Formats: sequence, structure tokens, C-alpha cells
Amino acid sequence: MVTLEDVAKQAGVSLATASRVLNGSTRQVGADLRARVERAAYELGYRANIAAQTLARGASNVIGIVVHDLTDPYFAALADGAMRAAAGEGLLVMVGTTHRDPEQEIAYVATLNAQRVRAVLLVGSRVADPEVTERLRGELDRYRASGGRAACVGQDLLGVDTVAPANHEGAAALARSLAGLGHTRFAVLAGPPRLMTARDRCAGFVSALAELGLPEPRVIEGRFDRDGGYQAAQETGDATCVFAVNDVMAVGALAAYRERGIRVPDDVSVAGFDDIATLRDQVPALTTVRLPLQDMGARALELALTAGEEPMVEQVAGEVVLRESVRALR
Amino acid sequence: MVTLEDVAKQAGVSLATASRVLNGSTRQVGADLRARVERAAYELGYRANIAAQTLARGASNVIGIVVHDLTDPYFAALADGAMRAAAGEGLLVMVGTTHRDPEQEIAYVATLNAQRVRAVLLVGSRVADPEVTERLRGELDRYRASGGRAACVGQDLLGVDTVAPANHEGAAALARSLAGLGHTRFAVLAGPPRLMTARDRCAGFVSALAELGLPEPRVIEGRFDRDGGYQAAQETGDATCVFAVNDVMAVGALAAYRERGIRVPDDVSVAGFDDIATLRDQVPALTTVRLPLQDMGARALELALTAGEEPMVEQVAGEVVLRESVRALR
DNA sequence: GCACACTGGGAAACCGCTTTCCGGGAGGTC
DNA sequence: GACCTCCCGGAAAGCGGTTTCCCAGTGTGC
Repeated sequence: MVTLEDVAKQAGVSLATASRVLNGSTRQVGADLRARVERAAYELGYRANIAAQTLARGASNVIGIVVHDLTDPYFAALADGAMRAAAGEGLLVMVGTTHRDPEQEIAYVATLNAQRVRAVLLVGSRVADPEVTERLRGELDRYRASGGRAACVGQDLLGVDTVAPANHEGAAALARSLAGLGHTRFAVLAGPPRLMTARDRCAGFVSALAELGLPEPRVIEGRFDRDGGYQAAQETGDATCVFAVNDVMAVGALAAYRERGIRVPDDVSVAGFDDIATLRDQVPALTTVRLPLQDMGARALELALTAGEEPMVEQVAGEVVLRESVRALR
Repeated sequence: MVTLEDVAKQAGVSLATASRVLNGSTRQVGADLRARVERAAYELGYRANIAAQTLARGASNVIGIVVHDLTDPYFAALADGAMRAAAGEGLLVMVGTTHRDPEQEIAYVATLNAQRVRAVLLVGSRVADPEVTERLRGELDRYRASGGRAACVGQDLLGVDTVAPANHEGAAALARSLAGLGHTRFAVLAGPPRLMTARDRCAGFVSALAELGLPEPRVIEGRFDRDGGYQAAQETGDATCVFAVNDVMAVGALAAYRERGIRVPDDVSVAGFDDIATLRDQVPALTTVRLPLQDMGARALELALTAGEEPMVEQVAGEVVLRESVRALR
């Protein structure tokens, strides 16, 4: 393990000089010493010990991103956006996946705090559990109290900078579009009511229908993933239009209908939410609400890094994208 | 920022005792002092400074994973497998994405070395460029010389533990299956020849056809992603069966055919490689070669962590999965 | 020719933790 | 009761850097 001291010795200079040459300092170093140090470092294959640097500087160049599930393309896109932005700032990224366990999320914040990362990004839906939220908030506050920055993609419940997708309003807009096509009997594949994102989207959809004076849709709860959509789709009854609260669930629903010989959109229309890129070649093409996921991830990182006093909340609108999976009635 | 010293002071014990209580040591500490320390730590909200710990211990509990592109479900699955395994060992994960730039890969190894991470996982295809490979190898050797462990998922070109998918043999088995269905005129959507994975799969397919005495397939190069498949599919001529070297490209090809009114599998059969979970609901269902991606990721981590002398190479077989996107001729 | 910044080099303190080493007291043995 | 362990607490020496502070040398302006 070659250390800075080795380099300094080999170059015949002091530790201080070697440090100044190699690890960027405001102080100037004369050209010939500089060259000597650089050569020594190169010859010895010196790599600075970041742990030591972090300790001495009191600040690291790492950020932490916590997502629910990396294999879900929703999170992959968000994380990718944030990581690109981080790379642009010269930051390294530690990624944690909670696998949808809120306790894990709290644990990650504690760990990332211990790592003294520059910023923490919490990506993904909050859960409707005040006790858990409170504990997460506490951990986050502690982290911020010691100088850390934090931001969140999801619901504005943590008192930190937040990129908040317009789940309610996006779903409402979708409902209005679908109602405009003549549908009146709806079903919602609602996901788990615990998940705020699922809940908001469902509520937005339901309330828009109510405003239009349409009958209440059948709301079917279930898991937030492909299989959740698949199962919930068994119970949509005589609905002519089904809204799955995310695209992955919608794909599960499509599979379920296909198996049962129910044609989409002829027999039933299906819509999702998110506009996941990997799913755009689905047949029939999925009607959905597009969210600029990569941008949202990148934006969250920016928010975390710019040290505003008041936590900022940035609403991100969703855009209804009508595709073949829905049809007009009549 | 509350430090261990603060805790020790508040508890009225020495730094050493506080350290032993809080950060796991072999030494025993008496019950009452232990309790005092724990209370003080709790009251003060103490979080150990990992940078300091890493420095003092000379070993970190972080591993690094470098992938090409997180939004590609292939890498997401691999990374997820590795991350689960890491979590099981109590390790944190730093993820880097190269966005398919080999230079980035080298840079990441250097950075992760500087971080003194416990292990580095290089996930994804090597490129057919001896010069780049050599430099990466050099960086990796330097890292390992200073005590780091490394493993790779892909081609065994780096002299480290490797989980090597049977790209050549898997593609060959697929070719034999497809030929068994009566196809004779093939095309290969080959991806970029620079990418060893693309190259191996293409070569395996081509050589199996040759062994069967079948005419040479048309080989169309292109990008390794959805759009690459889409574009290459424009040039498959009169082939009755098309092999895309990965599933994502195959989906692109399906989209291209759909647009042009070419029916799959009636007019042309299409097969992919990887068996990406997110794509399993594709219509028509994709014939492919299944790779146990999550297991491979987890296995790579294990290999990296178990300190064998000789680098191990573990072949992972692919399983041909025939689905609706291909049909028998006659 | 002299006081005066300025520049660039080095010694050493410090970042927060781990761990070795030392020492005092309790318990066991003969 | 003397002697020896064993157990546990604390002082202090690192771990590998950064940065403050001091100092010698070199131009400058008058």
C-alpha cells in the first residue's frame, strides 16, 4: 500500500508539498518539485486514500441514493438520472435498495450518515404510516443537523427538498381523457393502499370521475408490481376501462386479459402510469401518464446539492399519452 | 457533529471503552459502563464516522459494482443480485455506470481503489480492444496488489475471478433448436462487433449453423440496444428466422416488423438472448436463451469475497426457451 | 541599501476512530 | 497470606491524509 509519505520520500519533498501537488490545493508548488512529485506518484502507482482524505477534509465526495427496487425500471430510470447528474459534479454514488421495506430505508439513512456522504436522495413513494415516517424524518433530521443535505422524489412528507410527481393530478387528467372517450364503467388496479404513490394516483382518478358525475369505479387493491396487476385484473368485472396505477401493473393486467381471451382494447381498455421506456414496445401500446423520470432524478440531486434554507418542493406534471390500449366507446 | 469523544466524556469513560462498546470489539466491557456508554450514545445521537473507522481499521465495508447501463434490465438484474448478496454480508454498495465507455470503467476502478473498497465487481461485456483491456487490467492489478479483491461478469480476460455466461454455446444451442424447426435462412442482428458478448453470441450462432451444413446467415451489425435491433431488422431480407443477440434488441426488431406489417412468427421468427423478466409479457412471447442473471450477480460477489489464490472462472449455462415468437416451418 | 510584502517549502497539529500496551483489582490456588 | 491469572479500564500510538503556522529566500519600491 503506497502512501503519500512514500511518494514524498521518493520525491525528496515534505508530506505537505506532496499533498499540495497531488490532491489539489490553493497553494502553488514550484514547477520542478511538482514534476518530481508527480513522477514519484506515477512510478509508485500512488492512489490517495479517500478515507483519510474524507477524515481530514471533513467532507466526502460521495452521495447516497436509496431506491425501493433497482430491477423496477421506474427506479432504474430515476436512479440513472441522478447518477448522471452526480457524475457531472464529480461525485460518486452509493446505491441502496430497500426491497420495499421502510425499515431498510431508515437504516440506510443512518448508514449513509455514518459515511458522511454529501447528500442523500430518497427515491420512491412514502408509506402511509405516520410512525415510520416520523422515525425516518428523525433520522434524516439528525443527518441534516450534522451538515448533510437530503432530497426526496415522492411525497413531500419529510421536510426536505422534494421532487413531487403530480400523481393525483396526472391520474385525474387521465380519468378525464378516458371519460372523454365515452367510458363510464371503470376499475382501478390500485396497488397497496399503504403506498402513498398508489394511493394518490387512485384517489386522483376516483375524484376526477366523481367530478364528472360518473359512477364510482371498482377499486381493487393488490401488489405494486407486475403480478399485482395480473391478479387484480381477474376482478375487474364489467368495467370497460381499467386504470393500473403503474405501467408494470398494467402489463400484468394485459397478460391476464390475454390469457383469458379478453381483447384489449376491444373488450376492455387499459391504462397505466409512468411511461416506462422499456415497455413502450408493448402490444397493444400502453396508454399512460408520462413522467420525465431521468430528469426528476437529476433534479432531485440538484436540489439536494444547492443549499437552500427552506426546503423546496418541485411539482412535476405528468402528460397523458393516449395509445392503442384504450379505445373510444361507440 | 457528535464524536466518540463526546460520548465517552458524557458517559464518563475513556475513548477506548466507548469504542469497544459501540463499534464491536473482541474485548468485554462491564455491564454498567456498557449501559452508560450506550445511553450517552443514544442521547447524543452518535453516528460513528465511517471514514475514520475505515482509516483506523484499514478496511472498509463497501464494495463497488461497475455496470454499463443501469436502465438496461440486464444490468439491473445482475446488479440487484450482487446487491442482495452484498446486503447479506453487511456490505454497502457503490454503483458506477460507464454508459458503455470503457475509459469510464478504468476510471472507476481507480476511484474505487482510492476508496479502498473491499471488492470490485466489473459487470458486463469486455470490449475487443487489447489496448483498453490491457490498461484496465493494469488498473485492476494495482488494486489487487494493494489488497483489493475483484471479480467480473463476462469474458475471462482480466485475470480475475469470472462468472462467464456461455454466450457462444447458448447461441449455438439456440441455433440448433431453430434449425430443428426447419429454418434454413437466418439473419443475425449482431450488435457492435467491438462488444465481446455480442461477438460471442453471433459467432456461436453462426458456427452452429455451419456445423449443421446450413447456409451462412446474413449478419447485420448495429447498436446493442432497442434501437439497434429496430434498425437492423430493416435489413433481414428473406430470412425466415432472425436471432437478435439480446432480448432488448429483439424487442426492437419486433417493433420494426410490426410497423411494416410483417407478422411474427408467421412471416418471420424472432429469437433473443437473456430472458429479461420485464420483457416476458411481450407479444408474441420471445424465444430466448435464459441466463440466471440475479444468481450470476450474487455469485460474482461471492467469488470476489472468497480469497482464492488462482482466479476462478465459472461457466454459466444458458437454457433455450422456445416461445411463440418462433414457429416451425412446414 | 533597506524595509516590506510575497512566494513557496516544511514541521507539526489535527481529523475520529481502533488497538496495543500497561496497570490495578478481583478471584483462585497452594 | 503470598503469588499468579484473568479481566477490564485507560493512555497513547497510530491510520493517511490536510492545513495552519512559521520561516527563508526573492523581488519590489523608494
